[in-house]
Amino acid sequence: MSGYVKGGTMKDVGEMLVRRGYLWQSFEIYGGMAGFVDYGPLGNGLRRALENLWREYFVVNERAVEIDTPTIGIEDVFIASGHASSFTDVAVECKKCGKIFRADHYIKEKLGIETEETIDFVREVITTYDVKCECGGNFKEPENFNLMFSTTIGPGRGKQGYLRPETAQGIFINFKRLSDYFRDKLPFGVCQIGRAYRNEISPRQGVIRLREFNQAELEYFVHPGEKKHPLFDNYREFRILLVDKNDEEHDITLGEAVERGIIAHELLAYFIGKTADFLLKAGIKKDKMRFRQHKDDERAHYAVDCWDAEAYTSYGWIEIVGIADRGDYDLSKHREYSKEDLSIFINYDEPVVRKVRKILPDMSKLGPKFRKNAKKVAEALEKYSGEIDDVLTLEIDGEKFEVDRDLFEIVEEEEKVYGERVVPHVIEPSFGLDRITYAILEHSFDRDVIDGEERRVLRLKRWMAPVQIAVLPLLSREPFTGKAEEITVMLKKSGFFTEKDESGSIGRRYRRYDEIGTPFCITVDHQSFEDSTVTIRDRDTTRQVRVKELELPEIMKSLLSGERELTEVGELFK
RNA sequence: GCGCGAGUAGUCUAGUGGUAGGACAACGGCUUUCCAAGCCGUUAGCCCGGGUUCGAAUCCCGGCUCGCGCACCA
Repeated sequence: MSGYVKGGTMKDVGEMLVRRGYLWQSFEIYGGMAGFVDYGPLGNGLRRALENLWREYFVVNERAVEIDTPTIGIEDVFIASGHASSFTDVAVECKKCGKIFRADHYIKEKLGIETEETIDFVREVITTYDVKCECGGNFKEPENFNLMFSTTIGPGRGKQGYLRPETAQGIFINFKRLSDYFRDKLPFGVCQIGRAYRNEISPRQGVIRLREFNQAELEYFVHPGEKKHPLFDNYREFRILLVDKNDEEHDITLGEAVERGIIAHELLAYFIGKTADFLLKAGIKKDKMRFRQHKDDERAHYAVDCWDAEAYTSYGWIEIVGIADRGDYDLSKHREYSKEDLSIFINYDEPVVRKVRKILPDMSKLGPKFRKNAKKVAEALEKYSGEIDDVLTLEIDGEKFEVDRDLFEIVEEEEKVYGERVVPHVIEPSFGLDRITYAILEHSFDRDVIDGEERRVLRLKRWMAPVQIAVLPLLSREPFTGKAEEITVMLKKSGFFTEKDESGSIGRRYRRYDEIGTPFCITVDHQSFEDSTVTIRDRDTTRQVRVKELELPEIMKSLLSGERELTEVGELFK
């Protein structure tokens, strides 16, 4: 049934992920469907931990906010963003011979007309010019043939909509509201964590190419001339593996990479550093992580410069984060198509005073002379910026007008300019949460030998584990089980993801929790009833310390956050 | 989408035309005083649909899924 996990070196990891409830194929009982996965109880917990860590890094500790917009978008959005043309082809199918053509190519070939790639436009062209198939047959209704999932909104034929192929557009189209929210002050960031959809032709490789997937995207809006970040110093000395667009490797600090022009600017470097920091914290291994620059022919239609974070897995190097300088592409596009002014007024540090020459037309003289053309001439005069001679020759709509010097006045004025309108540029770190979750699982999967027995252990970072604590009665009977229940309730109340398990021998249960990555097991033993203590066992070392039962919440908090190590919180028991 | 290979309990696997067997896991019991012990018992399977045949896990066709290669990956 789950051929999903077979083959390759991922076999052991994949088998465990399905069996223990991390991930599995969607729609299994109906035969499955490629490109969709379900997150089981543990996988869902891990991904949620990843999302929370991401928020901490990219929202809470930046000048940034999180929003949530619909996963369905109307067609206009994607026409403006470019997805409709670069992501969608309109196809026509012949009723008679069944051939399918890409409509814009076909129309251009037959009629020489450049076609907008919308169904309405194509339908109109086909009707107007009575376009027929090469075989003489009539075409069916034009259809979208695309990598966006298509849907209709409303009853009947409805309005064309698409499932979003990225969360980013929901942010760009809200730019005015968001800019207001930030009181028109750059830089600011807006993020969205959510689902996106691409109707992949041939999804493969489990969770690596999905048709429905999870993204965390930050759109960080900046002044085009100020691609810096006040906290860049945090990462200036950060050493990192870069592969540039010429496939040259650099083991280099980010500061140096900017100085040498390998990374275009500090802001991009800042987010590369922060992304690396985040990925390591989440459990990606340093020696299996690198940043690769997109080659010139690889960049998306919107990107000015782009770096991918890649993780090495059993599938090879896979892209897990894209960090792109999208320039003003998106805002300019939406500005053009929506006719809304998506710019910000930026005040200069001090108003710039400049002398301005102004031409003031004298309408009492222009009027009689040019009559009905007087208004046009006056407007042209006001805009005129060339040399002033005795006679100015203006060309308006292909017609020439001669204007004598005495028909206007010239004044020199001082003008204070307080600032300028700017379309911000946007730097976009875009995270593929499914791929990162998977890479973490592969990087965490390990085997070692305990007392001569091989065990499988998932070395998740403590703060990422979906089950943080397992409470285990040494024996599966009272009073051990009752005490374990009491402690479990207490820990759950304190906010820890806790499970109680009294099934099977103690050793078997330790192995169970090792395999799913639970960092700490608490054991209730005989001594617990003498002095109200329990033991805490560390997943990675299998060492145990004995601590006071009542101190557990505080101790577990410091252990799980990484503030303290096991040997610092109690007396070594084993 | 094309080509090649594959699909048997939760997982791994045996089974080349005569009604599916094992291991591990899970569950119940006995046992068990800290790292996958043992014993007894239980649950649970031929990817889906069609065809050939007296009879199909097995042969044929189609679909779905998985793996590999090609194409695609804005």
